[in-house]
Amino acid sequence: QPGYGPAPPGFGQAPPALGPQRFAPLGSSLAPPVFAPPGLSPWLGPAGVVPPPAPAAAPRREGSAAPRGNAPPRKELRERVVREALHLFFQHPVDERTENTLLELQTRQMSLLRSDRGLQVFDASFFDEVDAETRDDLLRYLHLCPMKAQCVDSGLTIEDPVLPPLLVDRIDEEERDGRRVVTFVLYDFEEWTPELGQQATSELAKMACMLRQHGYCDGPDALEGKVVFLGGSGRVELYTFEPGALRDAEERLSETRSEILDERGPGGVMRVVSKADADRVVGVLMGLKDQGRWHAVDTEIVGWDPAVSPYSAGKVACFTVYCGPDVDFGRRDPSGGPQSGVRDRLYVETLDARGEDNGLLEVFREYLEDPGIPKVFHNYSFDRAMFRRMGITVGGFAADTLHMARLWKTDDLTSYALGSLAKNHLPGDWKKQGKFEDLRSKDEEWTDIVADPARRREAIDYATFDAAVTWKLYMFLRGKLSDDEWKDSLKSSGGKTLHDFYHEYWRPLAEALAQVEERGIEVDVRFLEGEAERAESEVKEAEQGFREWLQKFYEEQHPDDHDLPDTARDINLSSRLQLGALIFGSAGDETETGGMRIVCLGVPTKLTEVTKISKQAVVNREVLQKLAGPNPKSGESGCGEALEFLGQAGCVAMADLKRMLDVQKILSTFLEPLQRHADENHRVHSSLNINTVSGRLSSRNPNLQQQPAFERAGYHIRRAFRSGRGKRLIVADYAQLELRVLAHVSGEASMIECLRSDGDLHSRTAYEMYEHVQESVDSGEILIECGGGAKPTIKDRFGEERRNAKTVTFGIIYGLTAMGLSKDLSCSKEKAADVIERWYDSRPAVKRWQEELIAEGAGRSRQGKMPAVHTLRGRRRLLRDLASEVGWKRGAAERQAVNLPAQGGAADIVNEAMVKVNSNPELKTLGYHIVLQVHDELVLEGPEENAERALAV
DNA sequence: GACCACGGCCAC
DNA sequence: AAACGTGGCCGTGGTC
Repeated sequence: QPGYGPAPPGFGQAPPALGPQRFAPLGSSLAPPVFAPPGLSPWLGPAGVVPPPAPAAAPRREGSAAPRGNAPPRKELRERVVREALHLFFQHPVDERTENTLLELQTRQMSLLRSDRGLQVFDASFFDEVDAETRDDLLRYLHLCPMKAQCVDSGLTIEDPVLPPLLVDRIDEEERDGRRVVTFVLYDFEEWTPELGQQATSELAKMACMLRQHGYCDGPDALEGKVVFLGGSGRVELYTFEPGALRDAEERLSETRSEILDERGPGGVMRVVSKADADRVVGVLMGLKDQGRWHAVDTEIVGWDPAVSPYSAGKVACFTVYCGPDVDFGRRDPSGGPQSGVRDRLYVETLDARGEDNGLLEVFREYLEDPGIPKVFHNYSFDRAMFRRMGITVGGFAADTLHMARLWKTDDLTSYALGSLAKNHLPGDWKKQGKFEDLRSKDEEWTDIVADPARRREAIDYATFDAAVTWKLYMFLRGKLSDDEWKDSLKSSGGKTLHDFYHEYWRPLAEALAQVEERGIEVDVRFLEGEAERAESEVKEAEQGFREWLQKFYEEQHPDDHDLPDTARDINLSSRLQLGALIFGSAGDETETGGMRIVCLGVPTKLTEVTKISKQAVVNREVLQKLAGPNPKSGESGCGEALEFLGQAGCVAMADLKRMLDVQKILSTFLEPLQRHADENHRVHSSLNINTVSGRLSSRNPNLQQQPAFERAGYHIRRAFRSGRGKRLIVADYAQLELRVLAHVSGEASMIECLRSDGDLHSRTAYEMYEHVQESVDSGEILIECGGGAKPTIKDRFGEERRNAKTVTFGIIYGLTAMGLSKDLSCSKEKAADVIERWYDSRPAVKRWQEELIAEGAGRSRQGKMPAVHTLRGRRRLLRDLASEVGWKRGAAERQAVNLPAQGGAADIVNEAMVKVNSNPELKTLGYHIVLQVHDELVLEGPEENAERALAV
């Protein structure tokens, strides 16, 4: 395990006994790692008598094969072997119930192995009989016997069944050639395989080890042996040992032991609630400096609302630290009592009962701010923000396990939450994080729970577990990333790994992102208020217009029906379901839709389509626009397809409906959230995350990367973004970044040439795609692009061709197909296919590159590797489906594959630029800082008077 | 009441 | 079953 420290000091001590002293003698055989002789094993001594400690070779019975007078019966002997082994596996005495269950389990397994060689399925009822804890123990047991076990629905499935380790039917002893030979006779199998035999050998060798450990043999030689198959009976007998077998067995055991160590979760908790404790613990922490030790830090927060920025609200209620299993923050109890275990988890309460700063955080300032102490977080930017609110600037940020997990696997993980990562990737006890949420009823905060004596202990356990898991996860991910070679096509990265990539690019990026979040960007709150007001009245007006028309329409259509439901008043215009039923239901029908009685208008369904999954009538902007027409108010000529069924007034109403939906969208998605998220300085702190499969950033709370770029329904949202007083914004964006990357990776000379000369790429593409455009240009009739204004250009004369070229060029990056393009260009599939073919013909290197990329990516599966594609920087996206047998899955993966080098490559470039700009000394001097990134542009803010100079930089 | 899938739509 | 890649957010309507 990379980074695993030396054995923790507490290791090897007997844990407190569970229940009665039934297993006390066995407990003494517990811990010593590589089997230092702890004394005579009780299972060979007189029952119930604890023999005195003795050296390995020491007390032996007189070498006699004669049955011992006080020897326990065979059955008892066997059970003791089982018990010994259970101790070995569990590292603690097993209570009677679990033990019985395990014995039972063995028996059942036996019968299953006999009856079925394939997949073994336990009946669910068996597992229902035991409680959760026992079930966990069982699963753990099954895991440790090298069987792969997993719970499937109600039952338990065991894959690749192998011999369980403890299949001793009886133990025989005899005198042979003057030596005492112990024979473990295993259960009778009907069907032995070489694999099972091999497994049996190693399991028996394990037992041999145990025998030696307990002084049951003369010396090392006496217990070397092998497994033989006796005749056709399928019985196995261990009767002598071969040199070397014991050593192998010990190695195996040592592996098992380190596996057990690896699976052992964190130890005890040191709670710091007093100044004296804090001072002492800070001493311990600072003393760890320069040991190359990584500190995982986590916090619990109160008073934070996800709807606002972490820079606007919330307090650190406590923080927790974990530095490895060998760092003890506690004071050991010299008496060796139950509290003597290592306390490797640190818990520091930072608020008092009233929720005020209790002064302890201040004691830890030097530790938290020390840049020389490397600290690991899971989602650094959040914890950093919260510490900032408490006046602490975290120093020594060294890794974010959230980002490391993203770098490791961009696609495969369903969740990157700490708990999920632990559950799915960490061993043994590290998975077992309790859910803090379960302790909490709604509206309760951390401080409420720790104030409750009944829940305090558990809550603190969970909180400190998070830091411990972060530490463990860091070790795990460091190992994984270090196993992955990093091939950077832009510079030599020989011998380097993705772990190096992380520290070279993403770690500094994370720091930059955190700073950008903290700065935020200013919005004009008064402007937003005004616009919101305008939008609200517009929505109201449009809605009223629509409802009034609807009412009138009903009155005309059903003049005598006075029992009609009041659809015009009650229908929810935000409900696509209800709108679909209203507009496209058969005329005059009444339906109960979305809990609303709706009288349908009877517009033919052929004027729309059905949604992909729920198969409902599509009611979106496009459909409403078609129904309404371009300008229904001007008269019938301006009306759309609804005219025939709803009349001119109906078309106006459809336009009203569309307008209402459009403005409502602007209001609820942009105008209101921007106001809500603005802090008291009118700044919006969006969270910038490395949270995509492509390596792009994403923005949340609010998403500042999706603010409308152009006027929408009469609203200019981006006008709300502005610089602070006396400052300016500088927007630096890359021109055609993704296309440049595509040109580079594909080596398409014509694209490279055009982009280099800053020509109009789409006009040139049109020129190369269409012969008639070529002729017009070559004959001197028109120009490719503007060059003085004397002649018309392609853009002027062949607008459609240029538009096609542009659409395809962008589509190509996304793996466009003829079907998709035909929708985009509203043309036939054949026409679209033709356009695409022309594009590829004029850019042959791109086609070649795409094919090679896919072939190479998929080809990895032939070398036993997961199909994958890479960016120029050598960042990777695994694409399992690139080698799929299923056509549409493979197709999707292929589109993702061709997209990644362009989109992900561009993202790498901008990310790198962010780090450089963020640390640029000149810009720092000029006071210019990044306040936002929108995929291919950086927005900076700084003093007005330095704008020109900053721009030059 | 919390959570989720869905449709729809904003960005690049 | 899908047909153009990467995201986030909103409201509805369903389930738990």
